[in-house]
Amino acid sequence: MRADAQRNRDRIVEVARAFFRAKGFDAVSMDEVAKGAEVGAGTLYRHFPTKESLYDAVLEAWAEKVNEAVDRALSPDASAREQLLTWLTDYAAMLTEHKGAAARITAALGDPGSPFAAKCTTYLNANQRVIDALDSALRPGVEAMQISRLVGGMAAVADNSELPADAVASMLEIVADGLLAP
Amino acid sequence: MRADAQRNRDRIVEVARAFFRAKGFDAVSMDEVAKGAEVGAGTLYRHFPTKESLYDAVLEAWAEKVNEAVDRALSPDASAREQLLTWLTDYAAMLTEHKGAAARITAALGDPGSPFAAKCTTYLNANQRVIDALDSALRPGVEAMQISRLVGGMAAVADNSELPADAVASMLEIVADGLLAP
DNA sequence: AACTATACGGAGACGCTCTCCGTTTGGCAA
DNA sequence: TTGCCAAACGGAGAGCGTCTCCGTATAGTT
Repeated sequence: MRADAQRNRDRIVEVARAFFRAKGFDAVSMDEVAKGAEVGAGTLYRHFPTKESLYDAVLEAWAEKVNEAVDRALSPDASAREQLLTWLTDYAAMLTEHKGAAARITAALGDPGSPFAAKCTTYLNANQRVIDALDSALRPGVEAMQISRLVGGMAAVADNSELPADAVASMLEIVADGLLAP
Repeated sequence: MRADAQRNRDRIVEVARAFFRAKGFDAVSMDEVAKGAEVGAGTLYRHFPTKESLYDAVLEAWAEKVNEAVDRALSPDASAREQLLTWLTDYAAMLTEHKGAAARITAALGDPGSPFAAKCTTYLNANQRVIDALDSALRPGVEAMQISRLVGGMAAVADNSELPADAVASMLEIVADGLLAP
């Protein structure tokens, strides 16, 4: 890639990240990202053929944080319930970090053709690690996809309604208790 | 209201209901509703100043079915778990009846200014009735708003990803067990 | 039959995503 | 250094969406 192209690409992602974080996916227009990054619309669209592909690039960095969060949650000192709840809380918090991300990623969970497919795999694997670690403490037959959808759904609701952390926490407790063995 | 206006209004709602049910909120344009109802765009927008207000009118009829569903679920012959699960399943099914409705109604739950505010009240009251009836069987401190958000979130996920009924059922079981007293 | 409040239709304003194509430029080879 | 051209650029505008404005038509009353 030519040096000027690389510079423009980096600036676009940087500007877009700030806008998306502040206003959410829908409220940011591609024009304003182009203006903010001081490039033409054509340049923006050559780097990112759709708005969703730009969003995907913006989310790239923090998708890597998922596995760290799993490591942190799975501390053997805590009870299974505490470990699960820590993970669900962190997971939901990460999904709501960017407005609109939770709903989009959760909707893409079953669709390999989505621009977010790589992110979905990361999330599913993380939930599978949690299931493997807590195993016998969980209700039989729980799947990574179920946890991803349950928490993704909660995160989407929290995001849409701008719920305070304690409202989210109380719903995640209900989900966690449902996930634990009877 | 003048007779011709009433006729047009009725025809608009009827046409819009068919379109929304078939294609979902986003995929239906106001222009095609106007064409379908054989009125001009101006007429459509005088009756329904925004697309959301039209959707609200379309949902009017089946919002009334909620209370019937509560009556049906609260049969004293069944266990608390069965009653709760029946209600959650019916509730989720009603929310997914129109594509896009679950996410919209759930997002409006805390917002009195939303065009869907009346529907939200109906839903919250229904969940309150269930809480009152099952009371001691439920985990202490459960609120109607929490159930509405939990099930609304699940219904939105199911709607977005077009999940089969059994995938929804298994998630609702997890939620139901979390809602029951430990 | 005449009158007027009410309702109608559709052109078009405005904003959005995305495309097309003439112009410019970075990086390399002579 | 100079010349070349593939690569990258910019921005006008196509196409589609919601919603508005205003001149025209008509229902219902007198």
